[in-house]
Amino acid sequence: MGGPNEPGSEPWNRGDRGVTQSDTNGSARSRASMREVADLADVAISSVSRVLSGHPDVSAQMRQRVLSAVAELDYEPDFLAQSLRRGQTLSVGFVLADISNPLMADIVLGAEAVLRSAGYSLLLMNSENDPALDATHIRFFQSRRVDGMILSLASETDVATLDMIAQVDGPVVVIDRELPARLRASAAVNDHRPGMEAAVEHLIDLGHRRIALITGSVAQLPGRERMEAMRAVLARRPEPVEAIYLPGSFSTEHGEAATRLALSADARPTAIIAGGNQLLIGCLRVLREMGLAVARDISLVTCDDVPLSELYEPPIASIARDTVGLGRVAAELLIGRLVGGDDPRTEVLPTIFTPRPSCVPPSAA
Amino acid sequence: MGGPNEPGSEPWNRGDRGVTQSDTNGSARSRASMREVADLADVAISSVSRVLSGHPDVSAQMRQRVLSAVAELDYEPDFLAQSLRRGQTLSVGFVLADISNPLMADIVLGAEAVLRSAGYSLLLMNSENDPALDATHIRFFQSRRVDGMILSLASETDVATLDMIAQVDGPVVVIDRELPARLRASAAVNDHRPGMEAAVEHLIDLGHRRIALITGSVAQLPGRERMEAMRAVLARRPEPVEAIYLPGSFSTEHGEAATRLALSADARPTAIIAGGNQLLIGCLRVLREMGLAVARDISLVTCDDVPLSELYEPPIASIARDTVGLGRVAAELLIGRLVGGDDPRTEVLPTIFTPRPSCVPPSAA
DNA sequence: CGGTTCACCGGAACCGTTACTGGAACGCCC
DNA sequence: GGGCGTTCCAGTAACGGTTCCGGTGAACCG
Repeated sequence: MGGPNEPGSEPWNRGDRGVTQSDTNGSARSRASMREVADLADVAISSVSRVLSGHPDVSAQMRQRVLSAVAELDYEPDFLAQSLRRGQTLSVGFVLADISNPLMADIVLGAEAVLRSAGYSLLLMNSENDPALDATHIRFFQSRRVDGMILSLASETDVATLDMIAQVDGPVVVIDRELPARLRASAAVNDHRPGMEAAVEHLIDLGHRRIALITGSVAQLPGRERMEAMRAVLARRPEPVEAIYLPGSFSTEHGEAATRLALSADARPTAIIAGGNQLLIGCLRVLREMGLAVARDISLVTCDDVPLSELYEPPIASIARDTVGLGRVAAELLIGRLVGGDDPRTEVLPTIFTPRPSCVPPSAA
Repeated sequence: MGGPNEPGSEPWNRGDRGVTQSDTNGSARSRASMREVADLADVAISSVSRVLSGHPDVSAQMRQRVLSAVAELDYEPDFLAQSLRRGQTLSVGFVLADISNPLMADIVLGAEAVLRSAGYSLLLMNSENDPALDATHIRFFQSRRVDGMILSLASETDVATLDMIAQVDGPVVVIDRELPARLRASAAVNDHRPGMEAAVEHLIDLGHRRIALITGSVAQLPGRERMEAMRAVLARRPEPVEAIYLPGSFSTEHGEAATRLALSADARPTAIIAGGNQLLIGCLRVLREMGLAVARDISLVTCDDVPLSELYEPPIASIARDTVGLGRVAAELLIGRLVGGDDPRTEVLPTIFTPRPSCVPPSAA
């Protein structure tokens, strides 16, 4: 798997020189190199380089000649050659589980903007929630010589992945994950506790005494912290509240399965907290299928605001965070280490609970 | 803008040797090159290359020695140097308007999977719906020597962008856009007409006689085709149907503004077709704000299925398409030209209309 | 007028690979 | 034993840049 393997493509049995680009294109004098610029301007190649990189040792006349040759040939430097020579690629690798998750997409959005304005570009790779792919991608980025990496790992505990990270020689930033300090990774994380605590308090205040928490993997920070936060609230509240913890994966399937499970119990929960937008989707599907209406029949809280939670009828209370900001902060942490020489650091962003009409007092006790 | 410009970073006034990577890391013998492998195995550097690239001119003994040296040094080839030498980077540039749009995200998802399994990786750049940025990014990818590009352009008519595309020397694939044939670009497009026609027919059949179409820019294929499709239906149907065309941009803001405009008219439309998920969001916001309920007060159709359209109460009829498939097809077109030497080609994918309870006969005539 | 400084420029050594060229060693055949 | 064909390997020139080093000419100074 992987690798373009059309037979007969090996250079040693392909005849001679591999055709660079079939001359379908009329103009096609492919591209000018520094050599040609130097020839045209009748100066040394090193002088061209100096002019273009803003080195002080150039006379006004020289600059003039070179620049006009550059303009005439429409020359632009080869990033590859520069990277090879300078030892930096001005690119960062981003490993994420699933770009089609709006959460991730927003993070990428924020990160890309920051990186771009700092002159870096983004190399993207999906790991489909598979820790093995995480490791593969990290290794791949490594051989691509990216200057740094941003990781949204499928698992915080996968040994192969951690080993791989340890071997990375550029700075690494993880998003919403917690890694052993020896790996010297920076982290942009959310503190999921305040939001979750507020949500649980709110539900208890409304009178709920049996609450289900559907969440993702406990091998990831958000899942763990959310469960901890709920436990913490239950521990300090005097009311006898029963909690139903339903960890699993961060997918619509788990959302459906967990909701079904929770609602099939003898004693149904009167409120559900869905720990993510994918889980929410699964949950809503099952509720509809069972003919249950949000608010009227069951209270609902979701994590990570999406259009659906705002526009649903009734609007769904949410524990939100600034996802674009999260990506931005991750990129800034990386840039800081890349150009500023910063040390690894963890930046914590808040989560806030927004009550909405999806949460009401339980109907029948 | 652009370019890491921290003062004092220029090598000619930075003292002497630029520190490659501060030796914070204990093991840090940075990385082995082919040279070192050759030395360790006591063979010529060219032999190492031959072994690693599977060239036939190697004895079993030689292969053995090289491979064990490779293993011992944990060597892996430098992609950069390979790219420079071979003249291909095994990477493709992807320019898109906005990754946070689930539509785009799905397209990227599909494309990335195909590219990855063909050995290519994805370079991503947001253009924020700005044609000027499109051109900039294309130029940038060009200097990065990507092997090909996939473009989801902000405008099909922007001159600078088109000029830039003409200069690209690798294959180009556009997504859901139409370009002049001289540019020799492949295209993965949807035929938006059947879906839109079915939707309009459905609304007319239900009795609607005043229908608003909120859509994106007419400088993009989808917007144009959708309007044309609606016109075509109105032309061939005997019923006197009034159409309100509201083209603009593909944003929540335009969704809001257009909806407000449509509903403030003396003669309100009895049905709205929102041409995209962002437009739908804006539309729903205004409807809620004005106290109008979907179906009961106004019928609604949206383009591009998202969780919101499925799970909204009532579920919203949609003109859908396989977005992941669209990305996949685009990537396949590119790969075909990259390794198969295919000619530019346009691949057309369908759109289908799914009626849902958001469409009902108009209440008051 | 000789020596020193300075601004500026050309030459060349890389960065890490690949692929071509040439040649050594060996076997085979007449 | 000489000619010839194989097999396998070393050497080397690229690829397109960057940067160090040294040198040239002019200006400056005593």
